[in-house]
Amino acid sequence: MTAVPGPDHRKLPRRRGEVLSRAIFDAVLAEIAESGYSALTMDRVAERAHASKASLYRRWPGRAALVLDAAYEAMPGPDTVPNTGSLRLDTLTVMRQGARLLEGIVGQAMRGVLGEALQNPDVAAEVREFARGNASRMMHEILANAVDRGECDPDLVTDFRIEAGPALLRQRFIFGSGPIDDDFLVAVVDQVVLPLFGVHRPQGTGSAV
Amino acid sequence: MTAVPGPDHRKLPRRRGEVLSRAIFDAVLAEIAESGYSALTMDRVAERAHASKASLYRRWPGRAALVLDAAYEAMPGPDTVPNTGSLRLDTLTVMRQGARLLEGIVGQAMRGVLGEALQNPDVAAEVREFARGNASRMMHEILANAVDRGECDPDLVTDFRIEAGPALLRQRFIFGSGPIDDDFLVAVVDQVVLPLFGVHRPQGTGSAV
DNA sequence: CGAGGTAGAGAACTGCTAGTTCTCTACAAG
DNA sequence: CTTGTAGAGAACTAGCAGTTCTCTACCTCG
Repeated sequence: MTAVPGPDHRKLPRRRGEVLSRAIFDAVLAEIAESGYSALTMDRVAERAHASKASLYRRWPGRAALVLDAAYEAMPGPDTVPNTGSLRLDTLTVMRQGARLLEGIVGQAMRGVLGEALQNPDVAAEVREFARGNASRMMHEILANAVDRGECDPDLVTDFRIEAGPALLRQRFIFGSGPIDDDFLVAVVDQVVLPLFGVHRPQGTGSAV
Repeated sequence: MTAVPGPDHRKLPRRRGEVLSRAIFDAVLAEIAESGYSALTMDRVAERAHASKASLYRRWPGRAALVLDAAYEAMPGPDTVPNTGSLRLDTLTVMRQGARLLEGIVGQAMRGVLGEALQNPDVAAEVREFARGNASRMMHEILANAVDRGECDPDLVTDFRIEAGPALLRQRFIFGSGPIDDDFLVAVVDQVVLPLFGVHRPQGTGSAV
């Protein structure tokens, strides 16, 4: 309406499709890394990415979906499932990978999105659609290997037992404050996960690692 | 500024202190029960309680603190810890109490507050200040009784093992969608909690009770 | 190569909510 | 009766989500 084209930066080379999306993801992650999830606004992302808000909303229905995609983008590829020949070490490795992921930017993004999911059922559905138990899949595979080795009775492998370790880790992530230290992970594995699968003492190695 | 006193309802009997606070809590809970946490605004609470927003902000620093207090108010008194003579039944009882609590208004309030806590460290601190592991305390007591009865080896009673059951319940609450059915609770108790404390099969009663 | 459609940049705008502040007034205490 | 405290109600500020508008670059198709 008000006729004020003025300097008009709209003549710069203009990005499209993939390239633009990537730039927007980068802006989201940078904002989160710099100021945290709660300071992340669509305006700031748009400005930082030198994109228009309309471009954002053409691609994602809202903030949660955007951040969810950005987090997914930032995730390392499907981690190769460890297979060291020891259930204990395999489990510990998965837990450590998970903890490292949660402590990074992806974790911060997840925290924020989860926060919204708790308040908004639509977002919750988006998240569920998405978080198809990555950790659980890896645990399943590890357990299958342990059964093959004869290290674990197959009757003990149930979804609830498999979830116990990851659930403790997530609870720590959600309710705890400081960083997740390794002692925690070791304790969860030795006191909860292994006993649940019939392995009552650290066997191969005598100490941590 | 604008001189429009008009009808002015400000002559009604005016509540103070305790009475007013209680009325505000009631309004908060009613709003949550009726429209959910996300539709809860300070304006609506104030209007519903026939209180002024200033009165709200004089008492609580923000929405989260208000809802947290209201939820605390609505909580049933410290549940008497069950002592049935069977670890299985005691545990199941605690889990059922917890599940029932989470499915009510208090649960909805918690969900909302937790959602904010995940996005705002200050709120997170308020919540931690507050949620001094109620479930854990009950579980501790139950386990102590089981040890006294000789049903459980005292060496097995550690914080991590104690947290396993509650953690699975909370995870279900946070990530799951529908109601928490009893089969879930029974499975958690029989497949996770009891094995962790050395009780490998349902003993007293044969079925779910 | 030129026309037309698609989509991006940037800005203005709407609507809602948190939180603040102002005025007026009830109520309690001295 | 005087005075201080606090509640009621409303106006106001500021910030953000989401929408819409204009202008224009770039791609595609004829």
